[in-house]
Amino acid sequence: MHGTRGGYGCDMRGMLSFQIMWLLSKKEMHGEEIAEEIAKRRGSKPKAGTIYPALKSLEENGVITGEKKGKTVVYSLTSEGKRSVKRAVIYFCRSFGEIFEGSS
Amino acid sequence: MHGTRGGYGCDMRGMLSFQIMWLLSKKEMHGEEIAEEIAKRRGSKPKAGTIYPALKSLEENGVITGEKKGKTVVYSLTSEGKRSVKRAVIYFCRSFGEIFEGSS
DNA sequence: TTAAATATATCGCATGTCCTATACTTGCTG
DNA sequence: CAGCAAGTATAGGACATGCGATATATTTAA
Repeated sequence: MHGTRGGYGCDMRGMLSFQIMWLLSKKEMHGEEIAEEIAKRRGSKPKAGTIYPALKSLEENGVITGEKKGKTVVYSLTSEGKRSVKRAVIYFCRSFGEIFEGSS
Repeated sequence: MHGTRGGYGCDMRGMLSFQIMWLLSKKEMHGEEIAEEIAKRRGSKPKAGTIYPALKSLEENGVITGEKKGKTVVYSLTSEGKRSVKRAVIYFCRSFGEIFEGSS
């Protein structure tokens, strides 16, 4: 039916590429690892068809790079990516910070 | 070009309908007022072509109702909407909470 | 009354984010 | 070598979120 509303009444999609950048600002990771970190937080793991297009888009945008290491591709932030994620975090906190404040 | 990345390297769209529900959980408001509250937080005001379809979608979903009062249509959460927004806030904080923690 | 501002609403377009399904590569094991 | 599993990748579909443009009704100002 209207699949994307899981009992929340509203669409809770979004901010995937931002969350990926934020995770990579903590530690470099390969695709599957990133998906599992997101699963820990959101409760469900993004599928391959979700995560790899997002990584490709970020790479094309010059904020992450993927380095092939044997079986896996390890992604990390570029120096531009490091600057970008700082700005993104500021924007994110200004936009949604009080939602978090009010529920601790 | 790739319009939606404003120097953040990633797409910062998303969570509009959630943010609307959250705002309405504080105070009932009409469309323009909601747009201005979002502008205060995000830095730019969502246009009419963004905000009204979102309100319509939330109304169709049964989580908000719009009541015509003179010039404006005042929106408020339905009782289902009030329950939904609580669940949505929990999901949101579990998904993104640590991003706020690390930047206070 | 006419004009301007405010509020609501819709259309078309682009793109990100989700999914399922399919397929390829690599490394390991039998 | 053959087969399997893990990881990577793309195609195609659905939908929310953005925009600009356009339109209408109502209120306020000139």
